[in-house]
Amino acid sequence: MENYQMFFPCSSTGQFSKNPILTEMTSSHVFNNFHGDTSNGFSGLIDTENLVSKSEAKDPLTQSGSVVKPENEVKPAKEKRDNKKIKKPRFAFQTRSQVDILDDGYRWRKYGQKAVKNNKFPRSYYRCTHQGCNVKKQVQRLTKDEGVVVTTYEGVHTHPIEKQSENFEHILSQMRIYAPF
DNA sequence: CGGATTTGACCTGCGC
DNA sequence: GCGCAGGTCAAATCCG
Repeated sequence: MENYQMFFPCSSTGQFSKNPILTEMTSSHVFNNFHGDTSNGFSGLIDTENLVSKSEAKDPLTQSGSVVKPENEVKPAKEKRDNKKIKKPRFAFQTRSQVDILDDGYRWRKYGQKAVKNNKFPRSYYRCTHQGCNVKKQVQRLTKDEGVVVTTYEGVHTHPIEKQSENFEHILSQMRIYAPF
């Protein structure tokens, strides 16, 4: 539980408190609009640990509403190569977007793409290019709704945001967060 | 020419 | 133990 935080994991380290965008996110756009409203762009925030525990209960594709489908987060057991079994903060959210790549102000390098079962769209894997920053993210479009992009972040940025993005601010303005607990 | 992307191979965990 | 699916690597390729 301690490894999973709401949205950007800024609370545990305080590293992002100096970041205007993230500060705004946590103080206004995000947590004051704590609903699962899918009507306006941002569709949901998912604690992926809860998501895993729920995923065994029902077929992912039968779910409706703003809850992210569990195929987005199948098993939390892939952090082997760098660190044994230390779970990193990980969270996912949905956005309604025509583009897969949400410009969140960080620089990402794509390192993989995989076809995912039960989904006609591939999942893309990105790593933060900042030296020493090991944050990863996955981006996937839903088969059920092509307009919905699911982004899963993993890890905590060890550096300030590199550039502020109008696009990202626009995304933030449309955010709605879904709490699964 | 250097950095980013693509893409097939490889590795690992899990369910049967 | 085997097969499948997800995740990562790394060589080739692309692009500014």
